[in-house]
Amino acid sequence: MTNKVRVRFAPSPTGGLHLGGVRTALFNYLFARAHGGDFVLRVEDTDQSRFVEGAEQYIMRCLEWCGLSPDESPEIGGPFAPYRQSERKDRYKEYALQLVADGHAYYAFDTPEDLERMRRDFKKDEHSVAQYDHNTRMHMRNSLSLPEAEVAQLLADGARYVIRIKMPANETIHLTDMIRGEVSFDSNLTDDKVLLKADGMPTYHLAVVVDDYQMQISHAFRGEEWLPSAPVHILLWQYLGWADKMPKWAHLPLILKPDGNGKLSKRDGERLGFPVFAMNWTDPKTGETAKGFKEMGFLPQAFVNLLAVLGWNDGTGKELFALNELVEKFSIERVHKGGAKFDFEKAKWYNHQYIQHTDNAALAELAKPYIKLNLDALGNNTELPELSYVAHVAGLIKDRCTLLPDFWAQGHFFFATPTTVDEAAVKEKWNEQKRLFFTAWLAELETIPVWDQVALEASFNEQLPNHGLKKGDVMLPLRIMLVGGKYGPGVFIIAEMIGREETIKRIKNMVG
RNA sequence: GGCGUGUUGGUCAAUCGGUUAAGACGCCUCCCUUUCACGGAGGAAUGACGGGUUCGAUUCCCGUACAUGCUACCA
Repeated sequence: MTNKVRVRFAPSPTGGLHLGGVRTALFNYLFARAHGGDFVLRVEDTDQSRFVEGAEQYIMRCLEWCGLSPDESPEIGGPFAPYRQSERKDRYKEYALQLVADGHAYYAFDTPEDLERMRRDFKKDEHSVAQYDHNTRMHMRNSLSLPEAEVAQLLADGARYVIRIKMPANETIHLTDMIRGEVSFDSNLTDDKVLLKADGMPTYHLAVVVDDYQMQISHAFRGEEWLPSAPVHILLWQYLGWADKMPKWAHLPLILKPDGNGKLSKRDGERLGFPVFAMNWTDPKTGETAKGFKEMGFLPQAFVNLLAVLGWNDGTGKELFALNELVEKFSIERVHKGGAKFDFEKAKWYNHQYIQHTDNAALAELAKPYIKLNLDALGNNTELPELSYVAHVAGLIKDRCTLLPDFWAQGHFFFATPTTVDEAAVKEKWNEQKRLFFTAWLAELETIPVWDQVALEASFNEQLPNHGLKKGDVMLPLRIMLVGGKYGPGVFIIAEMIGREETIKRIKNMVG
């Protein structure tokens, strides 16, 4: 079963789950499903200083909301447990030591000050940066530069050390990327990355290789920011003797800021007024909450769809894909090489599309919390009507709703008497003649036998000639009375739905 | 600075050497609608630049420019 497709999403629990993270998870998920493989969630928590309480749970809830639940994870376990790197700590050191024994890595005893001095002393000009590599390592304190006896003594004394990879000289390291094709690197230009930190934890570089090997990962998808360190990982796979088991790589393009340039960040969302996290994230330290797509009123299906087509398309021009269609159509080879700027307007369009394609009963369920919230805020203890009524309303207003909160903004008058009325909209054309018309119609409404939109409109029309008015003269005033503003579905259906008592009340409010 | 990667309208993008260079979002105009939307019909708007290769380049190659990522005992 060594050929089985196994992929992993390996986030670091340092905060909210970013758009790009969800997209990486999505591509992993789609690939796994399409190939009958396993999708594993591995938590990369090797940096204890960046650990954030609750982040891991939060990431799992986000994946759940998106419908991208893993087959194996810290929470549900699996045959390759544990899935938290901090809990696999002991496994990494033996490989690091093996690399040292084989001459592919070495102990380094440098202090942070030593490193700082090296970077300063060896930089060639104002703009260059010196790194720990074949040029500088013999000037540092490590098991390559120090006498053997001194190294042994240092180790025996329990000196703090890290283990660094010894990058070979004059080698070209080749990588075949599923998205980018052949990519190559000069071994002289990449530094001797730390593999095992002084606290005994592995760095990403060691951990990702050991874990991908042990978890039998067949395909590794990650962000483009990892490409420069790929040669280190490839060398590790070779040095550890696992070259034939190395996963196929794919480096995903970045998601960029909508304006200007650069990688999309949490700050951009705040600045431009849209979320960058899947769900609300509250930083446990600062207490600050960053908005999530979920809470802003996105449907998870829409969110997943828009992420899928950010950097990928099926070549036909089709834009709307349900998750199962994505599983069927998605191919990693069609993923773009270049980064894409995130367009929130387009994101909203997707949500609008999904709202249109969701049936009214389901929409009613989705809109309910938002309606309830606003009703409660009004404080006049108005009960939320039964679901069938909400569903009816949803059907009437869904085409003007882009985000879930719009169901209140566009339909509040179905649930409560408008609190603000745009009187200015009718004021200058208002006159006694119109007032008399409404007073007369009001009398009709008291006794009209059938209360439905057809009967109401007929009665309204009949009244017109008696007052020398045209329908257009009084339609807008009626709308303002019932709705409060110049928007919403047909006025007579609104009257039908809110009922006789409420309709009469709202007209009286304005006619007196 | 070095290295890697990338570059089709404002944005997302199709094109696997030959097209009037699709489509979508957004924008504009008109129609529909006695409101607002939805919907419909139109419109403006694109191959960074310079060299090659070729009968023919958006497409292949090289260079330049620009962008972006990395250059941590972070991932």
